[in-house]
Order: sequence, then structure tokens, then C-alpha cells
Amino acid sequence: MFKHDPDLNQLIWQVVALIPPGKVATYGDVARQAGLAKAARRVGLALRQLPQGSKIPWHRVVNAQGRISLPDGTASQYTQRERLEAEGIVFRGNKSLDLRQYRWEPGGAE
DNA sequence: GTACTGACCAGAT
DNA sequence: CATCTGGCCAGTA
Repeated sequence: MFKHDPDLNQLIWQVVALIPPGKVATYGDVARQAGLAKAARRVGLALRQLPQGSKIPWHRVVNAQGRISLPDGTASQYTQRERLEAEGIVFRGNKSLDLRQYRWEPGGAE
């Protein structure tokens, strides 16, 4: 197995790309699927380094609390929420969604 | 080499 | 529900 991959970002992006519409995944879940297990932070960095215009549905990635990690007032935060709603996801009163309902459950897909 | 930070997570109080 | 604590990995000073 590779120890330090130079393309962890790509790996993470690929996993994110596997998230089906209408569902979301937590940073920890993505990390686990990517084989990084405990590197949820690395996932956040990868998304932050994610270039604009990429086909990666980064908006389907939220934190373990079912909330958008991005700070309020930023375009990214607004965009993410709008996109999720467009996918059919409904937010609760404040900015949290029901992970029990929308969490992506990886199966035999890889 | 150490120290601090960050789109994090889980458990305890 | 709010706050704190320890852990995890990678980047930067």
C-alpha cells in the first residue's frame, strides 16, 4: 500500500464524486471510504483546495453534526445550502439537516 | 526539530 | 443544547 500519496486530494475528490444526489456524507465517512479513516481533517483541506469549476459535488459533504462547516456570510456556505436544497434536502430550523435521513450509506460500490 | 492552525470527530460534563 | 478535552492527519512558520 502507498504510505504517503501525493494525490490524496484526488482520491478524496473521487470518493466525494461517488455520493449520489439527494444524499450527504460526513468528512469522516469520506475519509473512511478513501482509506484515510481518521483523516477527516485532510478531507476538509482537500475540499478547500478543490478548484472552482470542478465536477465534484463538494456540497454533499457536511460535518458529523449534519451542519455546513463553512462560516456564515461566505458565498460557499450559501451555495452549499442552496445546492443541497436543490437536491431535495431539507434543512431544519437553524442550519442542520437530518443525517439519519440523508446520510450516504456506502455499500458494495468499492 | 517544535508549535500552531484547520471545510473534523467522539466522548464526557 | 453548550463547552471542553484528547485524538487524528497535513501544512506552514
